[in-house]
Amino acid sequence: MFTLSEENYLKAIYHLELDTVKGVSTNAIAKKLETKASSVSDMIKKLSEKDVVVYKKYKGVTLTVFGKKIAASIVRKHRLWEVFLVEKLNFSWDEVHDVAEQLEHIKSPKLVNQLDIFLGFPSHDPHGDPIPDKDGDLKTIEKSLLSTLEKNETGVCVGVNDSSSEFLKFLDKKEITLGKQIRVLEKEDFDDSLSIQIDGKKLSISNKIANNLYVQKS
Amino acid sequence: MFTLSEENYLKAIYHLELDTVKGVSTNAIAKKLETKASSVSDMIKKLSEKDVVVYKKYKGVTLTVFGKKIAASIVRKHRLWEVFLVEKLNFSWDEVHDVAEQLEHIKSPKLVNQLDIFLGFPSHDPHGDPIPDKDGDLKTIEKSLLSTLEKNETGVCVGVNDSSSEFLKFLDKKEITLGKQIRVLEKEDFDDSLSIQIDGKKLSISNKIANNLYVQKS
DNA sequence: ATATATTTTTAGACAAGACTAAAAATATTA
DNA sequence: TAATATTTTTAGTCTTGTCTAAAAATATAT
Repeated sequence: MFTLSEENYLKAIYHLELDTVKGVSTNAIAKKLETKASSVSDMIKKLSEKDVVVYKKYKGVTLTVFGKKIAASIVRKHRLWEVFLVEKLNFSWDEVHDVAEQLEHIKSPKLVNQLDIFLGFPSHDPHGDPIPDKDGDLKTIEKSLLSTLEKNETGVCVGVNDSSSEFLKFLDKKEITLGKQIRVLEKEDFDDSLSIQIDGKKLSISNKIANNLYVQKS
Repeated sequence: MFTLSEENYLKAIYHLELDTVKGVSTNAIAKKLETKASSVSDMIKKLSEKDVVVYKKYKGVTLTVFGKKIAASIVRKHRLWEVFLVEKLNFSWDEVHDVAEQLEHIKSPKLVNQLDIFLGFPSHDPHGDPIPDKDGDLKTIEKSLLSTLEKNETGVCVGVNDSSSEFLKFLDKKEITLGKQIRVLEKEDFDDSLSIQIDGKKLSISNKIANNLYVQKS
């Protein structure tokens, strides 16, 4: 069994591993968890004794197969709870993160299983992130940043890169939601801003926005 | 804000206060929480500094109005989650306690509120225990132990005194569920066992069972 | 009322998980 | 390659919540 703290470390490493080919650095973990490198060093030692990470001093950290399974199960729970909050309890997608961050640590295999059934086996959370299955595997869909679309290309909005409350609220205001189709009408070389068509309306989008919105090209 | 441990102490004191007129003893808390009296002594000191309990050395402990509010909100969450597990996730009433014990510590006023709405503002949990309202108040119904009914009296099954998995499973096996009507056909002086009628069938019930089943006299 | 038993508190220790400051290892740059 | 910068680890401290053992207070019994 793993403590709250251990689970949070595993989750952090899991997420960081997605972006790096090599091992995850102590500093990167510290930054992600808003803690100190020395604390990370301590914890990594414990985790490697529990055989969930492989650890070579000064060389960064990798999850073992076992560790990855644990981490994926936490991410699975997090995302299932997010779906629950949005679909059943009328939370909006910018309100779910902190609560899911707590709920993900509830230990009960039956609970996760029944929740999955109750929600109809969702494949993605409200932000478009894939939900790992019971074995920790996730089927990722082919998605591209909106900023990579060429002029006149179209795509369906399928996820966000930045899931901060601020960004999500901004999307709400502009009525940009997952599932909607977006067509790039114009790309400005000057500031890399986009002119897009969504819901039949024309909208101007900064590069920062386009860099945080995923679409599935169509 | 209160820690997990503090919340568990508050809840324990809350429950113990229901049975005692005077302050709750250190030993009673230790027993309930399966910890040592010395640990309780330490924690009580912290809690009284936080103004949730009143504490006089060697004299037992009482919740303050504030403390009672906190405790009631935890009990409220516990019982709402139990309803959720049974009604929505197909848990049986003997499986919910341990999970609810974890879920009760999730901190999110919106979550509790929405859950309450989602469940249709239930007044009692699956074991017949009342769910405190937002202010921590609970409307208790007039209930009596089945063992206190006289011959030929009838009542509706409304709760259990012992909510251990063993007892609940026993009731399941005998098809004794909340809401069913029970009539006392016979009382045996010899061993205080009862002969009752339920679902039109005759059933023999030991005193131990009758002492752990609440009915509302009718 | 005095002796005995029980309850409660205090004192001191420990583990988990975090921190600061300093040392050691690795990376980078001239 | 030597000098400097960065990253990582170690050493020692702190807090929370627990424990054991012993002391102090209260309760009970003769």
